[in-house]
Amino acid sequence: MAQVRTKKQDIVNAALALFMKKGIKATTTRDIALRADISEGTIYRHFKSKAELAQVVFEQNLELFWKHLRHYLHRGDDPEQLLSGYIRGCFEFARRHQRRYSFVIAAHQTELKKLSRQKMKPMRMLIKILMLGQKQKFFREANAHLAAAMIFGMLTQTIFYMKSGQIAVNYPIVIQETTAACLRILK
Amino acid sequence: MAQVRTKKQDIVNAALALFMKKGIKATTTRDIALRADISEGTIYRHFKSKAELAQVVFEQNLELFWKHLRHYLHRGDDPEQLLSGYIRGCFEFARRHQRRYSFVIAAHQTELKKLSRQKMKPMRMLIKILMLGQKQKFFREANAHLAAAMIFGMLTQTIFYMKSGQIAVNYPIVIQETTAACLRILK
Amino acid sequence: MAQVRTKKQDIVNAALALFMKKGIKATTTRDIALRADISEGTIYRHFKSKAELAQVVFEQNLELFWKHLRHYLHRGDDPEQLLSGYIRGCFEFARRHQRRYSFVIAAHQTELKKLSRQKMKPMRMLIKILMLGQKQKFFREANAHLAAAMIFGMLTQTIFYMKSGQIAVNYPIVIQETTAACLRILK
Amino acid sequence: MAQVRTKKQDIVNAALALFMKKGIKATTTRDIALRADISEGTIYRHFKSKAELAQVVFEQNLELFWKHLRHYLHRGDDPEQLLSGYIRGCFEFARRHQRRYSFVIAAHQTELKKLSRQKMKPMRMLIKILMLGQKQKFFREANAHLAAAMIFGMLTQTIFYMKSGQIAVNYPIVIQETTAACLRILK
DNA sequence: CATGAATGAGAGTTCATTCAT
DNA sequence: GATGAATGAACTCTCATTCAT
Repeated sequence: MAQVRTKKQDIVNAALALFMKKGIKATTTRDIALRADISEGTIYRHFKSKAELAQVVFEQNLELFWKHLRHYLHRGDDPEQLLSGYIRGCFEFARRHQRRYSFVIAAHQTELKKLSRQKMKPMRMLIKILMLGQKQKFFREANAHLAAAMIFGMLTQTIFYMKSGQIAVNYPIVIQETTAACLRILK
Repeated sequence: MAQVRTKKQDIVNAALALFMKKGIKATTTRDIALRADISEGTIYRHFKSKAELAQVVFEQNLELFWKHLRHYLHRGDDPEQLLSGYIRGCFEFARRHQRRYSFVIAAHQTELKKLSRQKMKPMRMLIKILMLGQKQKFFREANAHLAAAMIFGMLTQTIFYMKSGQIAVNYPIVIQETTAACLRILK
Repeated sequence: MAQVRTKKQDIVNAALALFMKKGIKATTTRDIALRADISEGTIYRHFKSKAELAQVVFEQNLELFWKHLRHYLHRGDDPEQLLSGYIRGCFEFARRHQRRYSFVIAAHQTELKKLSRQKMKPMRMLIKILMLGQKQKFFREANAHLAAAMIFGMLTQTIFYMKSGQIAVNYPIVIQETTAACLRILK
Repeated sequence: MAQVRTKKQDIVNAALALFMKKGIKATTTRDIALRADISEGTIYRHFKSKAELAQVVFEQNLELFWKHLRHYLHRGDDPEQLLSGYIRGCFEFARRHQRRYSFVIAAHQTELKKLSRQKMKPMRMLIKILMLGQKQKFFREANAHLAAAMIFGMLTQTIFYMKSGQIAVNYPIVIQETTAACLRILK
């Protein structure tokens, strides 16, 4: 997680924080420059436009999420273990990188809709896991895309409501419950 | 659903369509006026500000969603039937009022965050259904808020991916599958 | 002072009150309509434009000031008495018709500058009194316009500061002091 | 009086000229930008709002008036000389800085009423001079605030009518006459 | 005569982007 | 590379005026 501290990275970090708090549109280049402690013009040395910056912020954090997630999948290739790791990975990432996670999910569904669709690796990975499980007869036959959507929705919505303080349970229990729920759906 | 066609409603309709396509922030009052075929000034005869307009659009559509949903819940008070009706209601509404549904869900999670939380009746209704089911021993004991979040997430995400054409199955089957999945989680 | 209460007069009265409080420019036709309890359109049945309305408000109140003032001048044609009556008349008018007085004076010096100059009868009357006094050797020779400006300034500024609460003396004494001061200048 | 010519000062100068000609409300930011030969946006790089600009214009010119005035008061502390210097200072400033003077006086009495009252140093200075004179028995006892208002009114009104061409006398004589008039009032 | 919804020109303000230094 | 003043297009919102009813 140790990041090189360059001006470019300062900008990306500042932008992430602000995009999350106020949304991309509502964040001004001035805001970003102030927070990154650089001048507005400098942003344009490193990025063609604000849109490109948003794109980079998104991709960088998606990449991070993705790396994080893969780490949780290395522990065996039993589909059930993979799924369990996947879920735990999502929750852990959300817990440890609140803003990054929220931005990846929120931007995916709204402001960066068009740009992000085909790059949403975590969703594709989930589909793969489900398909593998079906092939190995661990999971029953069903439309894998549909099932993946369900599970992904369960995860994001659960995390969303936990974040906004509307679900008062602790992480281990939520992870356990969610995993159990997923398996019940799939088996 | 026959609506009175007044200038005010024209504005609300135009705003809804545009808010959905581009988001609230990215939609200009000029856009709205052009689409509603009125002058910009007229918007301000009917609404104090663009923000108020957005609020009205949100509430009006939430109300519609809510009325629609209640209609599906009148068929008995068996929790299983209620849940099944709830899910069917969500899908049907999403199918028949694409834009309205998407706006209510999307705005809820992003641009109108603060304003809409406590008004999110559909979510609260789901929680009630689950609690009722638990009391009547139809559903097993569990944190109802957590379970509601899971189910709500399943529904919205599934609809989201169906809409964006990434899940190619027809409505009846999706509804059936989703209902089954929910029951598996809850029982 | 009994006024015919017609819609037209309602409008003029409402306009006067608002022009005084906020200035002509800052008062909207909507404000006026609301206060006069008529519709905006009605203003335009009685006046060609807001500017014309302001003009009428000004002239009407100037006329009132003027009538009031003349009443104080009927008590003899001794220049000293005339001047004394003039001063008393100004103060009394300012006391009894606060808003009307302030509007006439303020509008004269600012917003209606061009239109009001040649109609400022009270100023012209003052000049006449001074000239008369000089002819009759009651007042010493001096540029009557200059003296009139001095006296008029003394009066308006004194009233202005009394109104804004910065001079805490009562009317009789101020009138007496001001009259004495004027005579000292003129004799 | 040589001023640094920066864009900021260009804006202030343009604003002053226009505020004087048309009043603050009636002057648009577009007007100002055109006259200062800058873009409208630039105004907002230097001032938070048009209101702040007006405030700065006012204070800057009041300060100038004030400095100018003090210069005329350094020549002794005999109250009569002080008063004489004060009057001469006002007239000289009004002659040499027509627009600045008019704006300070006009804005003080109308558009900036609330903001400017407590900052009106020249008026407070006049009161001090009068009080000093009374203490030293040069001037007779009287309400100093009232006397100051009279004198200030005499000055401003006289200048106002000279400016608008209605008093055709030359400066030295007017100054002399006004000073004499003041002393007659005070002694 | 009266209404008030509608207009549209134009107000103040914001902000992504540029460019001389 | 870095700066930040300057830009100007586009934004939200206001308001005097009009006109069908």
